[in-house]
Amino acid sequence: MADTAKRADPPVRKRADARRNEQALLDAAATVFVASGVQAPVREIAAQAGVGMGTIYRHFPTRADLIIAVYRHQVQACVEAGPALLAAAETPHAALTQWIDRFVDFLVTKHGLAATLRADQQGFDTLIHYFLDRLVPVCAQLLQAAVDAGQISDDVDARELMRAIGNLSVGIEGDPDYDARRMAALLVAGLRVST
Amino acid sequence: MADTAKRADPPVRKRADARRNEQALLDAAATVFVASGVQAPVREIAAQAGVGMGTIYRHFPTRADLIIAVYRHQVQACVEAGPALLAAAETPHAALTQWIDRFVDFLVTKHGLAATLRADQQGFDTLIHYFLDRLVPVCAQLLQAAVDAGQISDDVDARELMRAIGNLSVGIEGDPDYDARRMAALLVAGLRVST
Amino acid sequence: MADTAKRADPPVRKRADARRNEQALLDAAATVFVASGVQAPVREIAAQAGVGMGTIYRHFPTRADLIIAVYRHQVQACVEAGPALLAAAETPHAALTQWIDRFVDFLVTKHGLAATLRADQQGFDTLIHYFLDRLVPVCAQLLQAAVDAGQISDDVDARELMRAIGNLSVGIEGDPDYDARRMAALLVAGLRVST
Amino acid sequence: MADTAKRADPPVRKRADARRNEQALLDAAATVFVASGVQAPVREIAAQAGVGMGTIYRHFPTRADLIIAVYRHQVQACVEAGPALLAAAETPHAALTQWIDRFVDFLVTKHGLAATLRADQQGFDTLIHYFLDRLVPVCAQLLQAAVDAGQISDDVDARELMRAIGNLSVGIEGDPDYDARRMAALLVAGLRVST
DNA sequence: TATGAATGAGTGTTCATTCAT
DNA sequence: GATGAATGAACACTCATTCAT
Repeated sequence: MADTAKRADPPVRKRADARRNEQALLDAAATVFVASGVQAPVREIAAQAGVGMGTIYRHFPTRADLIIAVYRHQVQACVEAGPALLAAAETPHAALTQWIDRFVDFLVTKHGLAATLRADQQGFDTLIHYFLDRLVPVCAQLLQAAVDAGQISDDVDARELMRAIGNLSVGIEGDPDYDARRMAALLVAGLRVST
Repeated sequence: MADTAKRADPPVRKRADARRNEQALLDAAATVFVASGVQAPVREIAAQAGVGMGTIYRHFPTRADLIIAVYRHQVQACVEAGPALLAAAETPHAALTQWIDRFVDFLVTKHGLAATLRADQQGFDTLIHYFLDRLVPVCAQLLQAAVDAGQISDDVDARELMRAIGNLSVGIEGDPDYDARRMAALLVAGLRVST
Repeated sequence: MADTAKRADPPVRKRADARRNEQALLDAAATVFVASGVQAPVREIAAQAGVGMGTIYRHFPTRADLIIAVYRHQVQACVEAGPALLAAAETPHAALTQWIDRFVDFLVTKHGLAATLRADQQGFDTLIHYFLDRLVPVCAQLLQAAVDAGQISDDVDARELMRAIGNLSVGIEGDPDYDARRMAALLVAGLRVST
Repeated sequence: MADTAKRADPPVRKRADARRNEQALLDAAATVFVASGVQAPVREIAAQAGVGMGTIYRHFPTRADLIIAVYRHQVQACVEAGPALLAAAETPHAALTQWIDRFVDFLVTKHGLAATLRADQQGFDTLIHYFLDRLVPVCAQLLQAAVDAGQISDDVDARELMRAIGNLSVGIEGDPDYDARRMAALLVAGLRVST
């Protein structure tokens, strides 16, 4: 048994450490992203986490990997909210509106994250695709439902809409008079077919 | 008149090369901004213009000065288009739509410029204000006309709208399926009061 | 005791190379200071030490930090020599003379260091204060002893004297016929009350 | 006559302009040297004089040439004061003291000039030699008179003394508690043979 | 001859990334 | 594995000096 323990424990122990580090990094990154944006220096994140910089590179080889990991849960929640809202809301368009609202909420509370949905940053393609790959299908489902209900025209692409919403949610902190949620709502309202 | 021209020219003459350089810089900057964004290294712009770096600093002490100079004419044209469209269009809302369309056109053809309308860049306040100070009043005039015509509700701030449009026009190049003009049109459509 | 040593060493071990680098930097800086003055380019010092520039900034964030580190030991030795000389010399004035001599010795062998005691360089206040804060009290003690012994008048300020000696020790290399020690001795001689 | 005028006048006219410029430059340099030291940017001096930078280079190819020209008159006055003081003062040593006092006065009122008497600045050899070549003989004369009068020992070199005084006069502005005149007087006092 | 625009080497400083310990 | 020291490319900015006008 001692033998078994010896063989089994160390890897587990290591993994325990590693996991602790990974979690520390995620927490630290979340904090730093809020304070300094997702482009914050690697050092800053490492320092906040209390680990070496090498540890970041081990767990998250690219910055995109780290950002994805930081927001994975919230993205997932957003994904899951789609069908739920569709089931609960009075109309598909109302569900869409609420879901977009939720998405904007998510973006604006994560300083700088929305900026990563922009395409002109080199190296962020991975990141953009990760988010869009997960959220676009949900959005598409909501859109389709609204189309089927005759509430909106069928000529809007889910991906394009997500990009637009992402853009609208950019750079909030500097301007307290800019309400991304409101702007997004206007855009969604613009989707309606005149009846 | 020829005489007058002759007398007026000399003071300007001295800068024949200087003006050539200034224009070369503006052209170079416009090109580089498209290729690498408005944050492109000073050296790159200087190289593209075929001048030394010091020359940039002489003509445009800060980056904002250069960006403003690059887009000054186009901004002015945009400003002047407002009243013209208002006079020509069938309804105020149509004028607004067309003007926004023109604004987006301007932004999306100038890679990276739209990004400067974001607030989270330090040191770009001057720039943002320059653009907004000129365009917001025009937008406000168009909005008010539409409000007066009962076409849209009166609860939209011109500055907020400009910011939204600016955001929608960000990061186009990476995604050929994203049509900023369309998205902007949707947002403007969303302004309409249901009749 | 071997055990204690073993336990004490490890925390220091990790920095085996760092310490080597730090020492290399101190040596290199001392050399370069002699050749090019304390204002020598950071790159030159890094090259002389065979390290990257970042390494200098890691170890010595400001230039003053580096200069202080380079001369710390010698300043300390000078500080400690004061009381020793006072105890050993025949008279307080003799002790003062010898101590000043030692100080000049220190300064003239460190090219450019004396120049840092000048006040007209911006950003060197820290440095000047570091040196003066340590040496002025010693000088004051020696002065007071001489005053008490009736050898010199009591109207000389230690800080002022240090500044004067520092100035006298400046810019030696260019003129082999200039003997700072001699000049300093004359000044100290001038302190004597005529008897 | 018209011919003569044509040939003779233009060069004279030109010289009048050139002289005006030269004087303007000297005035400007004197002003700027006080404000920013003798190492002030060429541009600053040109701007103060209201001329182009090329004009400075035409009149004063090197910085040393400009500095020399700026202080030529005062140096000359200092030179002439030597014999005068020797004739007027009670003793040669008193004359020496007064002359040194005058020299220090000259230096400390010219910000940064004293620093140029230091040898560790590259390219200032010309400057140093210009000043010393003129002042050392005067100092030597005063020293010799004092030696002849038995007031001071004969082992002090005039050039060395001038260098020492120059050094003592360096970097005054930053320290209101440093009195260069006093320090110089102490040094001169130290020259006296004990009687 | 005067001007001042242009040049570009020089310098400080930051920070992503690697790798010896 | 984890650490964080080291690297060095990248960049902004200054200013002495040259030279076209």
